[in-house]
Amino acid sequence: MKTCSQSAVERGGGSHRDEIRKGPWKAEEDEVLLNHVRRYGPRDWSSIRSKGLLQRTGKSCRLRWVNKLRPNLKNGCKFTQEEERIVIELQAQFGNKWARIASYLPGRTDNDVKNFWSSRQKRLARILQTSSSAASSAPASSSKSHLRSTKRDSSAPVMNISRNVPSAEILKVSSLREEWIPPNPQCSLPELQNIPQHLPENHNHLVFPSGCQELFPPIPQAPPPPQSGISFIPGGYDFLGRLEDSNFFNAFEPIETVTGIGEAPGNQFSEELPFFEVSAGFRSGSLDTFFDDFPADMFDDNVDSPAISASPRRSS
DNA sequence: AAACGACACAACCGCCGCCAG
DNA sequence: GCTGGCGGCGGTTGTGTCGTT
Repeated sequence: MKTCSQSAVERGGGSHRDEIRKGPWKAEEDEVLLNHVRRYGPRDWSSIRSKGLLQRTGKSCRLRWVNKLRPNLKNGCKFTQEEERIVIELQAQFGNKWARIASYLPGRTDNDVKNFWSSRQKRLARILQTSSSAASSAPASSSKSHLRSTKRDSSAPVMNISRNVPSAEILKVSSLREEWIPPNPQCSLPELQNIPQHLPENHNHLVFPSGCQELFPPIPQAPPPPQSGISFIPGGYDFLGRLEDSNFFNAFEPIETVTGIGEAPGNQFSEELPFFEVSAGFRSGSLDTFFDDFPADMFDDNVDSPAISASPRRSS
């Protein structure tokens, strides 16, 4: 099915200078955008269109860079349990401040976090809805359709519908990772241990069916933490400005000199090389010239490699 | 094999704050 | 002080994929 925007794109064919192109990005457009970033840094997005380089809005260009083209992104990599835990804890802490939350997750964008949370909320809502509807309408033996598993929850949520609440087991389904993850004092991000657990005023509460609250313990109220109490450096955005420096691309050490995250003091890799991993599917053609200046193993497809973990990073 | 549902992902839209003129 | 442009952010929607029935 074609979207309206796609049809518009086809009509214009990209030939009309003042026509704004929408829809999926082509490899050529990505290349143009990367060239712009290489020359001018990740800024002046609107100039890309005003110069006639692309028929995309500045917003669209920026979004494409931030979400797809920016190096070091974990594109196509599912959230690890640790990442999920961090998101859950920080969402409880900050509310729906996805950009802020994403800044604590190297390689993740606000869009990633937002999508992850949205999916999670839908699953949770479905589970809770299933729970309440099953309990109110049928005995335990008659709600098979509600228990149908899907590709991602084949092991899943078996409702204890005789109790009108999800069983504790439901919330611990590891494959779904839907378990309630309480504030964890042993969190592997030490800095997070310092964040008082409280709900922002505008925090999006889930409204649990009666009887469920006990399974979703409220987060204790506490004064907002001083920002300075969080000592590790969020990955990503902080480095965008550095690209403005014409020498920025020359400033990197060979990867051999870089120590893996979490295994040595400094953990400099993620701080000094926040951008230079290219996403899958972006490894060929003239784009290689963009990355030729960087160590080859910097572009390792293995996004689960220690170099891009969600492990804590401290500024030394 | 087809239909359906759930999910992940990409992209757009609207609002807001900042800042230069 | 006002205004318009720009960038950042959160919400929402559209689409493709995959597993189940």
